[in-house]
Amino acid sequence: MDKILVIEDDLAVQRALRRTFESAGFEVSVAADGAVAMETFRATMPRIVILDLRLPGKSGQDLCREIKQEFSSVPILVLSAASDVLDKVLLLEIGADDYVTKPFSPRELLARVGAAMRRLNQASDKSDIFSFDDVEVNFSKMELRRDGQSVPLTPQEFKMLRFFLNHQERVVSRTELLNEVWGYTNYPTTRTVDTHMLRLRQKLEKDPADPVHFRTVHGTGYKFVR
Amino acid sequence: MDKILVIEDDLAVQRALRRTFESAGFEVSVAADGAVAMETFRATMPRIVILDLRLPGKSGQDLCREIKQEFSSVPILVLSAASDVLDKVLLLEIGADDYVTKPFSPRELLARVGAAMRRLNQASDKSDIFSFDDVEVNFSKMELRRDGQSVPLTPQEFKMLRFFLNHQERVVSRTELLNEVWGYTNYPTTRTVDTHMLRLRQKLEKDPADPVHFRTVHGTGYKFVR
DNA sequence: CGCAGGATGTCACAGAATTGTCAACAAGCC
DNA sequence: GGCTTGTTGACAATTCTGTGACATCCTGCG
Repeated sequence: MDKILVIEDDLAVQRALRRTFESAGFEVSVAADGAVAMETFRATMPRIVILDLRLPGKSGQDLCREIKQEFSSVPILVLSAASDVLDKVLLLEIGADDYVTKPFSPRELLARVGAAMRRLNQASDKSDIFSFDDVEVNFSKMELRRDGQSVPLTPQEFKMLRFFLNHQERVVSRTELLNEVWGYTNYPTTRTVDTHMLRLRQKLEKDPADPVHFRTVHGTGYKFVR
Repeated sequence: MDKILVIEDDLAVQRALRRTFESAGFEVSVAADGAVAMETFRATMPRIVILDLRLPGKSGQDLCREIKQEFSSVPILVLSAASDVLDKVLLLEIGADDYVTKPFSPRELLARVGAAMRRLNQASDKSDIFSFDDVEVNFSKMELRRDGQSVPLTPQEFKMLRFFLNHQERVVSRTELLNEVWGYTNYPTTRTVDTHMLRLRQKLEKDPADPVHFRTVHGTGYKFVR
């Protein structure tokens, strides 16, 4: 039984979606706004997400980005009003996998979801596993091996590593890291980022004093390269 | 030996398919049109169906629907010419599980069939007997033995154990456990999870103070490993 | 080239957060 | 009422995280 997470504030649409997917054999959970959506996601671990771009509170775009950042493998299908100017570039940028404009037909929606699932199945084994050098990471197991040896990482270190793996080659500023990895609530010093960087290097670099993968870009931030 | 039913009227394609699947260790039966297809199905009870959408007589679509109606659990893999307008909505509606366009490579076909079988196995493999270390569990008897000795578990402990055994290696959050093991109606504290974890460890770990199987992943949850 | 000033690396430690453990209490069932 | 099972809160034990101090490194400039 596949689980699906619907993020939608309009009650009528909520009901319609629930009916559609339940009759197709999905287990549906619904979140009405971004704040609870992440919680529900973590609790239910859905295989696919349906997201209305127009949400109260946190915007659908931010939410989409956030989900992708933490659970990059989950497909996100975006709903948007036909009147919205639909910017495909934007959609791509925030990490949406497909989109449907309202009003949508249940049939179409199911077909899109089916397609997404099929793609998922094909790629399923790789989704949460990364590797570079002599390092292998498996996020769903929260496990990291170096040269076969298990290396313990703290939650924060995992989060950071995931972010870098999802943004390889790109230079990332400290502020961006604080926003994306630490979240909007906490706001530690930028010094904190350095310290964590140090820890990642100590655990993952051959020679932490001369980092190959976790490079510092003076005056800007850090970037990860293979 | 898994049985497979090929529904295809073109003789050349028939032969190709037969060769492909037989050399992969399947037992192949072939039907050239819809009328005999259903008969053959009932006679052989295949584990999976390969169906050409272009058939003489009864259309492939109707046949697909019909099979699904009678044997809903059997996966159907549809073949269609590349020139056909491939309407995914249609495929979904008639109950196809996957599709391949002609001309197809034997390898691809086998991969798809393999994927379908894997999904099938996952769904049906709700095996009731597990064992690890010196522990044997039989869920249908609600019985657990350690080193031959019977160890009593409470219902809740069985539920929890089953969940962990069905999600080995994966890190599971407390919230997820509460949702999956306790259900949506009750909603105890996350503290409750810890306590039950403690009990499972006391009953199943050699040294409960240093758990080998029921590991805690700080900041995230727990995971079970052999 | 050498220097000043800012940015980054490094370290140790205290406070915060999470988890382990226990015992008492509540709920349900003969 | 006795029994079993599940839940909760308190406190201890453990782990993680953020921060400041200081060393070191970069960059631009005279």
